[in-house]
Amino acid sequence: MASQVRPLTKKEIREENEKLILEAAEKVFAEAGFGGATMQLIADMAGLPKANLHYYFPTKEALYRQVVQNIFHDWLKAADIFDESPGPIEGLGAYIDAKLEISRRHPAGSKVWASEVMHRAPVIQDYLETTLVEWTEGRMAVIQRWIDAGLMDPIDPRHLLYMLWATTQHYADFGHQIETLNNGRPLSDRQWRDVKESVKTIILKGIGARPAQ
Amino acid sequence: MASQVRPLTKKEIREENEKLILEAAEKVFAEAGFGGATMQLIADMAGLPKANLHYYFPTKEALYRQVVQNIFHDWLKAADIFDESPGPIEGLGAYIDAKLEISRRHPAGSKVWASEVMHRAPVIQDYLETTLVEWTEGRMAVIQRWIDAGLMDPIDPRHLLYMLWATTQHYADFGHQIETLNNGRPLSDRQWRDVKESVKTIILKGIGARPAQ
DNA sequence: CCACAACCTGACCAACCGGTCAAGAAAATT
DNA sequence: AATTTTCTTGACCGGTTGGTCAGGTTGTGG
Repeated sequence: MASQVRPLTKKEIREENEKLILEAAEKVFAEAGFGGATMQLIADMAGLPKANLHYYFPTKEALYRQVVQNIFHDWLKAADIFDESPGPIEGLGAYIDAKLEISRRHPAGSKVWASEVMHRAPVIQDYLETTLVEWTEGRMAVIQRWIDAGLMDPIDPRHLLYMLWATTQHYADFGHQIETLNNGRPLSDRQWRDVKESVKTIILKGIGARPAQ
Repeated sequence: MASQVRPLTKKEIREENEKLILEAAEKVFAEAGFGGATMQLIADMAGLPKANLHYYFPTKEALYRQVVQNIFHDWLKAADIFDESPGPIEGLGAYIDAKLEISRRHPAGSKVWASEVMHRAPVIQDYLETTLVEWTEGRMAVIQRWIDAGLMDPIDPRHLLYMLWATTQHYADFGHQIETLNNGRPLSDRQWRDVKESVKTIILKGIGARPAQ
């Protein structure tokens, strides 16, 4: 009956525990905000004693910082589709799909990010000023190229990007409100398909996107 | 030199102090979140001793609740333009203008609301389930009438509303990010005009809005 | 002018929070 | 097998927080 269990290596223990802590922290930070979250709550959700959290992450802020950075990197990675597309219909369409899928699968991360930015980004301001600025300028250049090629109307790329972010992240950040307006039930598969369809339809038509040959 | 000062009536004192406290509270809750805000901070910003806050508002939660309710009522009031319009171009156009103006003039309120909803609306869930549901259904009916009258494409009114909320509130809730991407400067008058123009252009074209005669 | 009600506030307190630490358990290294 | 390094955790601590309260001040109604 007693199965032989290979003892975990130190490396495995560290990876496992850091993952447990980071996942729990993301949820708690999303639900309670940085100020409302407590290390004890995170510890309970991770199933570890509080002192153990401080062994892996020296302070609450260090833990929080790691959570926010992970989210940011996920977002950047998920936006590569953007460049490799011939025109706005494929590029923006895929980007909308990808961001809505993140909102669906990973709402806690989106909320933590929103909360951080709303509070004037005390922890990741440097990221905003460097990485985000560069990323945004790169994407704006892509959109401008589409405009110059006559593939869409001459919309200010900046405001288009903001509209994409706003619309897609809204379904995560305000998911509770949307759920309440949906008779208290989460959106079904079919409803999520409708969301993607509606958002893409309105925005692509709104910017006068034309197919590239 | 000494000007004769009429002593304030009790009623005036109460109104004045409640106003001071509510304004300070809105700012502090917006900047720090419910958990991060402290009564001492609110008291300092209002220029009153902390104990005085507890005289007017028994608990931190009661104060917070009042702040959120005020914001909610402002929003509902600001959305009356919606109904009295002959078609989507006038109605939605004015609604977008009004909501963007609120985001510009009153960003703290928008942030408090966003924070409350993100944390699963612990304080105003009942409002969501009653007032907001009714309001939303009423507005959806208006949009549906425009669709039936051939004044716009057959878009799901629900997703259109979400897109309006998302896009307009984004400029308040993520104002810090937008400011950072604007070389650290707040949007100028001219830029705000461009925002309104871009948002209205994309959305009204995106839903195929046609003028009513 | 008096009695009452409303308003004010410094001082205080129990509860809670982030973080520390010492002592031990478990794995890695030699 | 001995030694060292890494991991674990209950108990603890100083500081902060929301909230209380008693005693005072100020406007109000009779």
